[in-house]
Amino acid sequence: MKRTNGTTLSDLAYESIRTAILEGRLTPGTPLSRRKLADGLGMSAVPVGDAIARLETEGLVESRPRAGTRVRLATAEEILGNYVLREALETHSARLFAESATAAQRKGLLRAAERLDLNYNALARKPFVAPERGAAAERQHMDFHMLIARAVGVPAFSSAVERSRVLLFNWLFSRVPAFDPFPERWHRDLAQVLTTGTPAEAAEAMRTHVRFRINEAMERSKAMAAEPARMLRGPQRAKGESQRRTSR
Amino acid sequence: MKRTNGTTLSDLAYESIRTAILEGRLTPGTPLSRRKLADGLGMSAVPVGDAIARLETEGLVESRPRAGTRVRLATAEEILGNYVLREALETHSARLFAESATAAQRKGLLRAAERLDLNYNALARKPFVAPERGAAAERQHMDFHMLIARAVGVPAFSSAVERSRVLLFNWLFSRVPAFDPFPERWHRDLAQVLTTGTPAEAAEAMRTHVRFRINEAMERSKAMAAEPARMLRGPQRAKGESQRRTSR
DNA sequence: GAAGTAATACTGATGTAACAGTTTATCGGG
DNA sequence: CCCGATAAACTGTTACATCAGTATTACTTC
Repeated sequence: MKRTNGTTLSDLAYESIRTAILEGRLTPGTPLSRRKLADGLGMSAVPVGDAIARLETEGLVESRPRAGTRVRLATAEEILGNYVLREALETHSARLFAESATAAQRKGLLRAAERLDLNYNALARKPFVAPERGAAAERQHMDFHMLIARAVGVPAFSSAVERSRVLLFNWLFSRVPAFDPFPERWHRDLAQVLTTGTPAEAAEAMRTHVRFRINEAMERSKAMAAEPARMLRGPQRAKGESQRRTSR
Repeated sequence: MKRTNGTTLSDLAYESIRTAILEGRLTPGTPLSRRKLADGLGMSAVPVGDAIARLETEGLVESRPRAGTRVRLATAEEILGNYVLREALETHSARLFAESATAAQRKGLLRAAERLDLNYNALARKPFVAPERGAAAERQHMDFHMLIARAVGVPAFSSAVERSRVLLFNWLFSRVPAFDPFPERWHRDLAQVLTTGTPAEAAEAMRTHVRFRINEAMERSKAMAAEPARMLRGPQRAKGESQRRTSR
């Protein structure tokens, strides 16, 4: 969508920082210095700044004009809003998939659902999931949904779905110490409806799927409001406020 | 959406160039030189380059690595794809509006529909519409739909709707010498269903509305394929046609 | 010891300049 | 007159240096 031909240093920096965030190597709250990143990547600060500007429009980082840049974790409102957006995009995606996906695409979806469920079930048995394992699982989950979105055959559509999932992606894997319970055949059932059901049935199944974690997200939102995470604290007034808050 | 606090020169350049394109002052095909723009805006080329990078991700301009930048007109495929995306977003938008819009929002929508239809009907009687008039009408049209999208109350959602409309916006006003026929009470009827109908009825009405111009766009796509506009032609067929002038 | 204040070391933003390609104009030969 | 090669002008990209603002630290004062 953005650059088919030559890869510039800006693109390289963008991809590098972005995957570092999405793989959990740069956790929310981590300060990002243009110069440090530029040194690490062997380039100047200008392309890094360009990359950071792009990441900022995606909501992955937050940059205050002369104060600094840090990896951002979406607010609870954003996450809830993203569920609304996802419901619009993905129910339509499911409807179109049921209408017009090829046999190969349906088969691929069923296989991906099987792999995904097996992985999720394995993780659900563990009491604690390391961030990189959680990130990998969420990546697999995202791939599953992207498989459906890409079958539509419209680049703008699939990239919109991807964009709507990035913030959620970061949120889920970085704040889930253990996986909450979910249906044993969660995605396999969904894939079954999408490949054999009517378009209306597919849309409804996807709507249920998307809404599945909303309550969970709302619960977590309340928990965060009561006890804000340390990593999210901004650098400003860190002195006076931190003493009082930690004593609580 | 992106920068609440301080406005940098990059933001200024971005807004300036973007509105110039969306108002028709910079027509598709116009070459954009970073230096010329920087001189005109009284700044250096760096923030202009930053702004152009952002416009490129939106699809409004096209920049080849060392060859130049020009205002872009979306391809027919993109426009058709955007209709798919819009159908997903705006039918959901209409459903939510019918479900939970306030009385004031419903009233405002009815009023906006009336103004919009009156303006369209006035333009439809003219044999030729100047680009700036067409751009103004499309802006009004966009405002109408954004009124619905914003009522959802989710910034990510309304900004997705806006993004999905930008390319279409450019396309419509810059390539329509005269307005094609459309229902006399086009938006008034739609607003009526959205304010008084059930959510399902609202969604269906919006689906019909969004699909209204698809056939027209497909017709135009064929016409373009047969006789490509001069302004759209790149400086060279830089893709695989370089066999002739591979000066070595 | 605590609170306030000045100094310092960071940060991002931007201008300047140089570099490496691409396009276009020019010129010479058929 | 047309074609092809060469050179000039232009383009985006990037590095470096500098500026202005912020956050942190050290210091002073009560």
